[in-house]
Amino acid sequence: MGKQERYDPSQYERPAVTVDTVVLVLRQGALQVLLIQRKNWPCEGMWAIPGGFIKMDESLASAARRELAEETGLEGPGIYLEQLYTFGDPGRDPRTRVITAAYLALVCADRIVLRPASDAADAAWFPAYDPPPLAFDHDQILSCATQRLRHKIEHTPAIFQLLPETFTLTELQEAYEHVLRQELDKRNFRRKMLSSGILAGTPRVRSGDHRPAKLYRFREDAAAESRPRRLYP
Amino acid sequence: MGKQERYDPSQYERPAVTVDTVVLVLRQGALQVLLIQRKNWPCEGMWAIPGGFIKMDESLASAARRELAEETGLEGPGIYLEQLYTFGDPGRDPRTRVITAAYLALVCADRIVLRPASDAADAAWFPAYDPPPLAFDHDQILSCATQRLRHKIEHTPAIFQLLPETFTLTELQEAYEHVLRQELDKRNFRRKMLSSGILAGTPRVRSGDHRPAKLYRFREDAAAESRPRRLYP
DNA sequence: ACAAAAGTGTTGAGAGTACACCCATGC
DNA sequence: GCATGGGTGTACTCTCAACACTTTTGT
Repeated sequence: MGKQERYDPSQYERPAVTVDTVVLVLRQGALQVLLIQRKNWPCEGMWAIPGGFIKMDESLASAARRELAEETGLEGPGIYLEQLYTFGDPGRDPRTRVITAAYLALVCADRIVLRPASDAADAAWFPAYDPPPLAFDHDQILSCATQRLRHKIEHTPAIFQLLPETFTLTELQEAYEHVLRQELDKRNFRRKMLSSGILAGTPRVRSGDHRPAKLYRFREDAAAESRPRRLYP
Repeated sequence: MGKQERYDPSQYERPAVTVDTVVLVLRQGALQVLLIQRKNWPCEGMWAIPGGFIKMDESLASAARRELAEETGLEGPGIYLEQLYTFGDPGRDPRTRVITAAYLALVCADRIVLRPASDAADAAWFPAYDPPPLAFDHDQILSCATQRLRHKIEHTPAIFQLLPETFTLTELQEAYEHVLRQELDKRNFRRKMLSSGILAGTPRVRSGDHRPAKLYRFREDAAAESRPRRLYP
């Protein structure tokens, strides 16, 4: 803020500021998004991204966590959160000028218990790549979130935010495939992942219906080793 | 915005919203940033990123362009602008709660005429990687901008926003070197750039003190050819 | 025994990196 | 003719992409 005139709060009409959080998880073999059903005008009955008005003494990220806890029961420091984009076109909300800072949250589906009917609002999961019609400009916000996630997992170890503590290589590969919507070669995938050094083996195996699979953990300490492969120059 | 309660505007105290724009150019063999000197409390006399309060009927990007024109004389559709990040910690401005949407502008130095003493504010260029002490949290905003620019030029043809219509390969290489703060190999650089297909030769040459250099243009149509080289998976 | 998922290697092509000299012009 | 920046090619290494069969378990 570098404006030079004397500051007079009454001189400016202030827009409302909200924080909306796109929560993405892997569930039922798909990337899914958490939505809540609106109970009031406008967009009554439509599904919307959870969020709400910011308070004067909290940061944007705190507001995102508070609203998430209030509206969906999701809470705790284990929830990965990052700022996504700020949407502020006049007219995006018919009630008043609303500027919303959108956040992206990545969670492992295993850790989630949706508080039933919290806030008297229904919260439910939907396919992130095939959502129902959304309120306001929330379809734009969701697209922005899935696009960010795709870019992120290609350049950072963000995929592990969507997985449990331990996982098999097949689960890891399927996680990438569901987010990228693209099949990957099993042998190339395993070789690249194992040689990258970001995985640590565990003594445990997952016994299922068939041959048991070795379990791996994400090595947080090895994440910094990532040397970028750039397109230019 | 998905809050479920009835909306009552008076129920919420609203923060002030500003838009600040980090303008970066290549000048004098360095990446430079446009700053204005504050004339009022707080941070009187310090240098700051240009910006100001948003109006109720303009989009965030429009506000960025308007403030830039008002404060520095920079205007026109030729100015590349993108949203950077939104800073909203309580206390970042001692006067009141201010949430600022920061934008990044990339301009070619050749096209710039700073309106002298516009708005009674001094505007001047400073090295982006060695700025003077900045007002508020503007050092954070500037770091965010230079970091975004570095990432951007490695994965997109953003560098051309900082260059004139035509340029020599040496000028292009120096542009990369000044932003990345890293020397590049001349032969490898030229081979990669020419084989990427994003450059078109022109019949013109730049005659200087010595052997004339061939001039190139950026092929906007070829920008989409970029296939990403990803780190994962 | 069979069904189902886990696990495993090689080869060819393309891209990245390192590196040193001749060329065209202005003075 | 010399100083200055413009322009050029090769060899090695590494990573990527394509591709099919054997192994281990549960039933």
